[in-house]
Amino acid sequence: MSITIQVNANLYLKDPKSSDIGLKMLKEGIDLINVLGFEAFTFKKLAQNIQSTEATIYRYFENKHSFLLYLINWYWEIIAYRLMLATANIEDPRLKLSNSISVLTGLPDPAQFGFIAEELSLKQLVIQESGKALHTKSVDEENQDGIYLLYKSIVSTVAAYVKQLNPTFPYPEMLISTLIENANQQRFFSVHLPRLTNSTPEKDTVEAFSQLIIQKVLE
Amino acid sequence: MSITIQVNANLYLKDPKSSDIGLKMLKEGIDLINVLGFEAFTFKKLAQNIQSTEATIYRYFENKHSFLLYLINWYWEIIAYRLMLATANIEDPRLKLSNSISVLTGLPDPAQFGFIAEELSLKQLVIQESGKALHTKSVDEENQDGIYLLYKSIVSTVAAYVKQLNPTFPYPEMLISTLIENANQQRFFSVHLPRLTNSTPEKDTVEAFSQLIIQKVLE
DNA sequence: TCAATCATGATAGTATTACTATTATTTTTG
DNA sequence: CAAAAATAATAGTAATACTATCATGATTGA
Repeated sequence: MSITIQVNANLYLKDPKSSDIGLKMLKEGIDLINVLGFEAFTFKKLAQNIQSTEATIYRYFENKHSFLLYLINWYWEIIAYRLMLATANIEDPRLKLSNSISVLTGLPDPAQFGFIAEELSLKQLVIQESGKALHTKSVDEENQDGIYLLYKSIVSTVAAYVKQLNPTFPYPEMLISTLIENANQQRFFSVHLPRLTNSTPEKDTVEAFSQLIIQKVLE
Repeated sequence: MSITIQVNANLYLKDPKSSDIGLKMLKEGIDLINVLGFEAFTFKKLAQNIQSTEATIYRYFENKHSFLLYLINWYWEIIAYRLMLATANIEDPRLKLSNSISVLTGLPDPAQFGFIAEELSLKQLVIQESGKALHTKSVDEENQDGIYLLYKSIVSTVAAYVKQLNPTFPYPEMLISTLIENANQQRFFSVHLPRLTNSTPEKDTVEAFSQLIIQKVLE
């Protein structure tokens, strides 16, 4: 069995997963952004890395920003798939919630079933760069184009478990989006500003913190 | 009485608060970044807005990035000042913590004592742009230059109240930095991606959510 | 099998940006 | 009031984020 994860078609001009050179763009693009940072990343540099040209990349992606949105959306597709696996055939909403929080705030295990090769480097990219994709003047337009539908549906699904467990809790969506965003933020802090957190790369406590918040808020 | 808030001297070449044109840079710069977004903001445009030239701005700030760091640091200086006011002469750590959370996650009241004119527009800027200042390859260097000392000391001070109230709680710094960062994030969501939150610009619930988390975690 | 189509490569070009440099002019200060 | 400092005016540069054009090689369908 092989898993192919489809990304929102508004995010590309030509599907990069439909050709060898497109796949190379994605693979090398992730690594290059992780090495250089998104500001210093250019299509010219990417083209050189994959022995191609700027013009070819522009035939797949409208611009640099769309390329970043594509990669971030791909990450969320993977997360959505893992959420589905982690909650399938489970009835107990408490367990469904706890498994979901584990997927959303924990670290992926390369040994587990369904692990996708790009997951770790994509996660790294999301930690470093996803804020830049979101905090732009074009966010409303992109939202209208459905770019954030997946993210919203993930929050909505998990927030529904919260509502099931505590129908009077007034902030279910806020609670879940807080924990999701915070997981990335804390991992950034743990590397660059360790005094702002109590998690370290060696002993990652982000999921434990998140599960604790959930437990305390719902008890 | 007039309050002057001093910003870390590593953030400018020449103190912009020491001259008329420097003050104009700050005032117009905040507004211009809020209107255009940081990407489209340029020193050339700022120079035109204040009837000056690019060269003059470069005599005050090394580059665009430093200018943004300066403004964000200014915001944190204001917050630190307000934290001090909000906790002065209070003994009860529970109240100290609750007042601090109010300063860190609530909305400033223009009618209150010590309100600073730029506070609202600076807060807006921080909500939209602060992620871009942090998530760069130069973070570690800037951290070494002491740019984040103030932020770290704020987190450390408030985390100390948490430790006082619950000495065995394992994540005091993480709890505080989570709530601080989340306050900005949720206000961004409330405007652009409302389905991710339970706060709206009309009925802001970010502080209530934050106080609830604190209460539940410490009880 | 061969022509038509399509994807890619090679190359050139443009407006804008983020600066640096130089010199002239105005303002401040001792 | 002269010297020093700050600012204005102007020019210039390398890099970026694209767009455009045309040639070439691979794929496909009649």
